[in-house]
Amino acid sequence: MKNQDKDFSAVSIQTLGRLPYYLNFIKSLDQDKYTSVSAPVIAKALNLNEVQVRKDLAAVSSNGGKPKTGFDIEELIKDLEEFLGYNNVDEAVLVGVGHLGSALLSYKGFENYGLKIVVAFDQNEAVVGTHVGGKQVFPLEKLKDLCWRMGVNIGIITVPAEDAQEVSELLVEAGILAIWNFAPVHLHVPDYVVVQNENLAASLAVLSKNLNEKLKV
Amino acid sequence: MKNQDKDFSAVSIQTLGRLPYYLNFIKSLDQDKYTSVSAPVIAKALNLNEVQVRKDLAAVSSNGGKPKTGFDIEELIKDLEEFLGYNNVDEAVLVGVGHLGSALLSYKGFENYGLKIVVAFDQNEAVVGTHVGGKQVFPLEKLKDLCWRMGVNIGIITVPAEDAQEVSELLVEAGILAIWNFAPVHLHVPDYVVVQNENLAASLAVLSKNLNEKLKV
DNA sequence: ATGAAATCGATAACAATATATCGATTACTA
DNA sequence: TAGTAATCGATATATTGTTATCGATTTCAT
Repeated sequence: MKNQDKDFSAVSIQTLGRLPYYLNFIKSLDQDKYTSVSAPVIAKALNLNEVQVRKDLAAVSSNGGKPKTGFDIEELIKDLEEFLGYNNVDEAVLVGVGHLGSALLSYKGFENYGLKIVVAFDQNEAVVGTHVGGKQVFPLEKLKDLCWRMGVNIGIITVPAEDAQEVSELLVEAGILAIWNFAPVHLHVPDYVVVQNENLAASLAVLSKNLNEKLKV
Repeated sequence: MKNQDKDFSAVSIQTLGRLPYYLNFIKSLDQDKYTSVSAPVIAKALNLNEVQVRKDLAAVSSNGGKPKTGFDIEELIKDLEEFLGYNNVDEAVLVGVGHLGSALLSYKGFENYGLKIVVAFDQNEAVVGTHVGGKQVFPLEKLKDLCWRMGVNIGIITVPAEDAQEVSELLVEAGILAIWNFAPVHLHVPDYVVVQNENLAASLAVLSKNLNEKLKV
């Protein structure tokens, strides 16, 4: 197996979730001062296990690290960005321009990871035709046609729970292959569609629960 | 071990994340029609493993299920709500009333899990003094004093990445014990503070990556 | 009653992930 | 140039979470 075609599928979801933090930390280093960074240093800074960091980096770095010095910062940034899709931009559409939808449309963070929300859709006539975060808002009726023509394959659902299933079906009809779902309901979609649920209330509940656990002991 | 003082700490984060979906599904059932629901039924509806559901429910249900019939719906709802903190409301403050902060302040979902954002803080004079989602926005200077007096112990950070660390320190000084952090940076806080990171860009990146993996195979 | 079907709880096997250990390699220092 | 310390990669162990299996229990139909 050549370096170029690493077996990316070997990277776990958890690793994937940590990579952005590595990138973030490494970028924050003064590159005039250091040219390389080691796994133990990153681990300490992010409160992670040294071996875990090393394994994660091994999965994405094309050159590996050197004993005693670590990984070349410049190379590592390149590798991480490449891996996170910096070079092949993935486009997404968003449905539901409420508070949360607007927040996502205005969110700058996506660009850094090779992701871009290109257009939005909503039922509400008041927002249709306007621009939010620089993206135009279209009526739901245009969804199918526009998605097909743009070849977009990621859909973001930020509509109320009761409309989510219906919207997901629209998206599937429009050829969407992956859905990022913010509605707190389980979506029924064909097997080939990847769904990632983002239940904000549940997330906060988890935090609150963890806190209570800790206080109890 | 009595029923009342179950060993809640045995519940994993993953389980905790699934509980709201169970609750949601069970509530959606017509209680005039059914009085009990079984693990296999829930599993099928939510596309999960039957045994997993049973184990999860066993961890929160006070009475257990009956062979052949399953779990009593009414009891189960009570247990789940109890477990998720329905009865002892946890209060939180939010810092950073931008798009995302506003979205969270207006988000109705929290109430169902015994969570409540009580006030918000921001640097920007334009939003200070206004109400968002029915909650008043105060200047940052008031944070420490107000949090102390209200005895709030959860803080939500929705400020730009560069301000997050500073805000986290403010929150810690204000006696906050748990932080829900939306800024894509690792926060350095005392060990006793629980931090939960919510990196939206990373989440979408994970989805996008998953999709690409799937398409490759 | 009795037998069949569904479900439970418990335990066991499996899978994924995280952490620890260890020899090999490199850089620095005396 | 030899010794020491830091780091790497690889391998082994431990931990955690998921899935399968199995005997026991309950309901329902005969």
